Amino acid sequence: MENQSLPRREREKLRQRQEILTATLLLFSKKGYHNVSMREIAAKAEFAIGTLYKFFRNKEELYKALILEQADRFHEAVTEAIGGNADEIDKLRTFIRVKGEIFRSNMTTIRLYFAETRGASLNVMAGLDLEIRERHRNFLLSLASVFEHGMQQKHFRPIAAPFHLAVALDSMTNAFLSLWLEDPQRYPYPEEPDTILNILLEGLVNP
Amino acid sequence: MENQSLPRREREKLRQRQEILTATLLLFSKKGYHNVSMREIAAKAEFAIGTLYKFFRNKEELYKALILEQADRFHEAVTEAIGGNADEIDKLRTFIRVKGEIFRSNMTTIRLYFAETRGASLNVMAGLDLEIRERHRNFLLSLASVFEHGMQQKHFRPIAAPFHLAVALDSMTNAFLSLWLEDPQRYPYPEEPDTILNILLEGLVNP
Amino acid sequence: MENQSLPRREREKLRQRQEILTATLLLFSKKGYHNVSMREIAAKAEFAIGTLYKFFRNKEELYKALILEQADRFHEAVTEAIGGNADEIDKLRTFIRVKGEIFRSNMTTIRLYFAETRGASLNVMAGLDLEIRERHRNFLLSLASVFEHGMQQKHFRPIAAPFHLAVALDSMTNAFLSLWLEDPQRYPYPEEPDTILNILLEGLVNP
Amino acid sequence: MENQSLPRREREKLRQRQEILTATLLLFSKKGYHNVSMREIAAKAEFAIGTLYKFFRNKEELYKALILEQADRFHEAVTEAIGGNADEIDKLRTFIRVKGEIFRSNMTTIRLYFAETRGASLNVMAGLDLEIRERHRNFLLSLASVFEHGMQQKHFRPIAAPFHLAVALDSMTNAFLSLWLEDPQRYPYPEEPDTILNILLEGLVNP
DNA sequence: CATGAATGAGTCTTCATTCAT
DNA sequence: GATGAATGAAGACTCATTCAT
Repeated sequence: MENQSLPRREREKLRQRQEILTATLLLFSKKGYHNVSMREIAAKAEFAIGTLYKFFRNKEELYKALILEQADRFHEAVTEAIGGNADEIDKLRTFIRVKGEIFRSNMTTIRLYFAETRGASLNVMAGLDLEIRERHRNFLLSLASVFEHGMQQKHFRPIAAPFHLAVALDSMTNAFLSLWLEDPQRYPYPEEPDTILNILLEGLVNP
Repeated sequence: MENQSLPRREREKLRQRQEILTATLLLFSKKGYHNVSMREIAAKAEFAIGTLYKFFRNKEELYKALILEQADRFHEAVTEAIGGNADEIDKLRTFIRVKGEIFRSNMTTIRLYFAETRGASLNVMAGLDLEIRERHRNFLLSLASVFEHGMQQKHFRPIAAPFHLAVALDSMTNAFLSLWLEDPQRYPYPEEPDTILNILLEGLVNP
Repeated sequence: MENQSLPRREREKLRQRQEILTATLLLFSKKGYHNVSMREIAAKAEFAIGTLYKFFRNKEELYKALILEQADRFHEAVTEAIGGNADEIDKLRTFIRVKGEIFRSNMTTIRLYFAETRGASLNVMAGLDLEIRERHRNFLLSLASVFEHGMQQKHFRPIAAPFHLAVALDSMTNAFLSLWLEDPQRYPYPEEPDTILNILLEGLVNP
Repeated sequence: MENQSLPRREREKLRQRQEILTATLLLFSKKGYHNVSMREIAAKAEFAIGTLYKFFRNKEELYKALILEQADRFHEAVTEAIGGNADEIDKLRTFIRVKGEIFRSNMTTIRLYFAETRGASLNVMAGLDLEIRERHRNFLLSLASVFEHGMQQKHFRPIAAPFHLAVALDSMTNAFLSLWLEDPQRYPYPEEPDTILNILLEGLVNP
C-alpha cells in the first residue's frame, strides 16, 4: 500500500510506523487500551519509548491511528465486495462472504473494532468515533445503492427504504459474526451466506 | 422494587446503594470506567470515599454491580414484552416498541450496556461479560420460541431457524436504535415499528 | 489484682478494660502494631469500636497501656524473685529460673516485650520507651544490690561494679531465652539455671 | 567496595542505589518502617518516587535490602575481628573493642539492626528475619570456635559449652552497648573492654 | 537522531477517629 | 452509655511523557 516512489527515508519511516501499529494492535486487542502501557508497546515493537513519541504525539493518538487504519482496511474491503457489475443478489452474497472472511482472518482487529463502534469509544475519545461513523455511513450508503439499483431493476420489492435495508443487512451480519466470535463451534458463520440472505430476501425478491 | 417491609435501616442502605449506583452510572457512561476515579464517584454521589467501599469491595465490583443491575432491568422488560398470550406478530411488534421506549428513556444506561455487550468488556473483565451474555442468550431463546410457536401455528414460514430469526430481529432493532442514538433527528426510531417488521416479515408470513 | 472494694460499676469497667487489653495483646503480638486495625481489636474483644475509645484515647494509648501492664507484671515477678532473705547465689538462681518460667508461659507477651525493649520502640513512640526503661533500670538496680550485698558478705569477688554484673546477668538470660524462643528444641533453656550461673560465677581462666 | 572497573553507567547506578539506601536508613532508623512514606524517602534521597521503584520493587524490598546490607557489613567486621592468629583472649578483647567502634560510628544503623534482631521483625516480615538470624548464628559459631580453641589450648577451663560462651559474650556486649546507646554519658562503653572480659574471664566466686 | 532514565501527578484503597442515634 | 456508619487524610504504587546524553 505504501507508495514506492517515496524517498527511501520516507519509506523506512512508514515501515517503522507500521511495525509500531502492528505491535499496538496485538496488545490493545488482547488487553484493552487502558491495560497496556507505552513501555509494553515499545518492548513489543522493539523500539525505544521515545521513538513511539516521534511517530504519535501521545498514547491516544496512537490509538486513533490504529483504529482508523483498521477501519479503513475493513471498509475498503467490504466496499470493493459490492462494487463491480455483478447481479445485485450476487453482490449481497459476496458482501456477506467477504465480511465473514475478514472477520475470520482478523479476529484480533475485529474485537478492537467492535469495542470502538459499539459504545466503548465513549471511553476513549469522541473525535475518533466520528471519523469511524463517517466511514461506516459511507459504506452503508454504498450498500443502500445496491438495494436501490435492485429496486429500479425490479429485482427487489420496495418493502423498505434502501438505506434501511442496508442497515438491516449490515446489522444481521454483525450479529451472526458476533455469535461466531463468541463460540465458533456452536455458531459457525454460514459457509454459504444463505441463512442471512434468506431472512432478508425471502420476502424481498419480486415473485 | 425494594421490599417495603424491610427494616428501616435496611431500606435506607438500599437507597444509599442506589444513589451510589446512579451517580456511578452517570459518570461511567459519560467518561468510561477507566476515566472515572473513585474520588469523582464519591463526590457525585455525595458520600465519602470510604462509604463507597462499605457497599462495594472495590471499583470493579461497583462496575459489575452497575452493569448487571442495568442488564437485568433491560432484559426483564423486553422479556416481559414478548410474554403473555398475544398473537406472535403482536409480540414482535410490542418487543420493538418496548425496546425503543427503554432506549429512549435510558440513553445513559444504554451507552454503557452497549459498551459492555460489544467487545469493550475485553477491557475490563471477563467474568462480567459471561453473565451478561448469559442473560442476552436467555432472552434470545425466549424470542426464538415466539418464532417457533408462530411456525407451529403456521403463521410463519420456516425460512430460517427460530434462533436465527431471533438474532436477526434483535440485531436489527439494535442497529436502528443505534442510528437513532447517534442522531435522533436524522434517524427517528419508527414510531410504529413497521419498518423493521416489514423487512423481517414481508417474506416470512405464510401467504 | 483488682481492688474488690471498688464500687461494682468500677469493677465492671476494669474487667472490660482487661478484656480489651487481652484481645489487643493477642493481636499485636501475632501481627504487630501496624498490621492490626481498631476494627479488628473491637471484633476480637467483642466491643464496639467506640467503646475502645472510651477506655483508651487512641490506638497508641492502647498500645502503651498494654506494654506497660505487661512490663509491670514482668518486672514485679522478677523483682520478687530476688527479694527475701535467701542466700545471694540462691537469689540469682531463682531469678534465672523464674524468668525462664515467665517466658515459657508468656511467649506471646514476651515477643511484644522484646519488640519494645530492643529498638522497635523507635517505631511507635518515644514516651513509652522511657517508662519501660525506667522499670527495667529499677530492676537492674535491685539485681545490682544483690551483687553488692554478696560482695559485702565476701561471697563475691569485686570483679566488676555490681550494676555491671546485673547488666551482664540480665543480658545473658535474655540471650539464652531468645535462643530458646527461636527454637525451643535446639536450645532448651536450662532446667537448672546452672549454665548461665557457671559462666558468671565460675571464672573462666585456668588458674 | 564497588568494582571500579564496572562501566560508568553501572557505577553510577550503584551510587544512586547507595544514596537511596542511605536516606532510607536515616529515616527508618529514626521513625520506623511504618512511619516513613515512600514520598518521604524520595524527598530525602532527592529522587522522584518512581526512581525508587526502579531500584527496589516495593517498600518491603527496599527495607530488606537495607537491613541485609547493614547486617552484612556488621557481621563481616566482627567476624574479621576474631580472625587471624592472635591469642584467644586478644581476639575476644579485639571483638569487644571493634564491636564498640562499629556501634559508635553507626548508631543509626544499630538502632535499625536491633529493631530487626529482637522481635520487631514480627511486624514486618518473616523471610528477612531468617536471613539475619542465619548471619548472626554464623558469627556465633565463629566466636564459639575461638572459645573451643582456647579450651583445647588449655587457656580456658571448660565451664560451659563454647557456643554458650559465645552467646554469653555476645549478649553482654549488646547489653553494655545498649546502655551506652541510651545514655552515652552515664554508661560509657569501656574504652578498654576489660569490664566485660573480667566478668567473663575472672571467675566471680571468691576462692 | 534514538534512547530510556527520571519524573511526579494521580490512582485505588485502608483505617483511625468522630458523632448522631 | 454504647454503637458502628461515615469520614477523608494518607499511603503504596503506576505510567504517560519529557529531555539529557
